[in-house]
Amino acid sequence: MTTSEEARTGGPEALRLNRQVCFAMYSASRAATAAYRPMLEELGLTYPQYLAMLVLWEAAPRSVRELGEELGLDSGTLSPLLKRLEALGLVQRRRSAEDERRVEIFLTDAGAALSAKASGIPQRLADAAGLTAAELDQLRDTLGRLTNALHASH
Amino acid sequence: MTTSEEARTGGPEALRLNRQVCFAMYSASRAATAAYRPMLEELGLTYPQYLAMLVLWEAAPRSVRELGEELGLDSGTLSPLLKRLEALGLVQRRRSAEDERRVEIFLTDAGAALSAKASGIPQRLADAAGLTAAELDQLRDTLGRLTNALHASH
DNA sequence: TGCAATTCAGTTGTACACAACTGAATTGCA
DNA sequence: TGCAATTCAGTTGTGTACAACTGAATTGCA
Repeated sequence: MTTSEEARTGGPEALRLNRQVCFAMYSASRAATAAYRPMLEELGLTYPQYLAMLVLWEAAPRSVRELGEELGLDSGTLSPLLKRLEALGLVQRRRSAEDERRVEIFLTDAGAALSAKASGIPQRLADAAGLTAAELDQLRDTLGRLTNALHASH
Repeated sequence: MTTSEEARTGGPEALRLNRQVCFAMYSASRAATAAYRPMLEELGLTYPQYLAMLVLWEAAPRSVRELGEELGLDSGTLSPLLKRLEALGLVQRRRSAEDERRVEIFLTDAGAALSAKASGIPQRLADAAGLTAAELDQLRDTLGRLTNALHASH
């Protein structure tokens, strides 16, 4: 998207790549994933796998559905991702006894222990970001409101 | 990442998903792509294909390398994407005569004409974003500085 | 000038994303 | 209570991303 101001002009200006906020988000998101990559390589994780582990470090076990709600990902993405985390020995997948539709994701000892190795990563990313704490707080807030509005829009 | 402030605490707080600015970017970027999807479906394009067309609408022909520099994508992503745009009849790929390593991407008449159908999309997205023009401008600026800093960090 | 280094587009392999679908389990209502 | 609707995880197919690599073309320097 462009800003309201610029899009309102209606002309070809609105289609200029460098005016598009969405492209800025798309680029920033990929740049962040790239910045994480060498750090996460030390843990043997990809960025989406790291996000799933973050959720499990907060509380485990969690069902695939709960994980999907936290991350905004569906089973088409999570099922193979969790299978890879299981192959790495970080989680265990187990059918729920009370509701056999559900699959609970448990942390293994190795999975739980990995959080210690991950604890320094947020600070290293914040350092690499080159923004003040206030700017990062505001950015997170603005992005959160934007995400909510975009989800509500369709 | 979390904000510098929060990461500095060092404790498990730093690993909380809802504190992570990078997760907010990752979510917002996917939400934006999802909001574009129904609009781009009318054009028969995916979001990355739309980005490539935006660049070509600004100036064509462009080499694969130039496109890659504008979009921050490598040939591994662009080669198949451009082949699909060619299959849709929107672009033509042609070996450069002066430098046979280069492949120039030309707009076809249909590709050039498509920009008219795309002209309303930025405004529709801006409306869906629910942010003021000033907030969108600031967001774009902050994301741009963040992207530059992250690229410089490794 | 010759040839090693570089540039360029493409291919291969892995891992997301996500729409559309499947089949099993559970719910909830007539 | 029975059964249609829903929930849930998984699979399939398409399209990115990106690392690592290939081979052809071009550059630049000894």
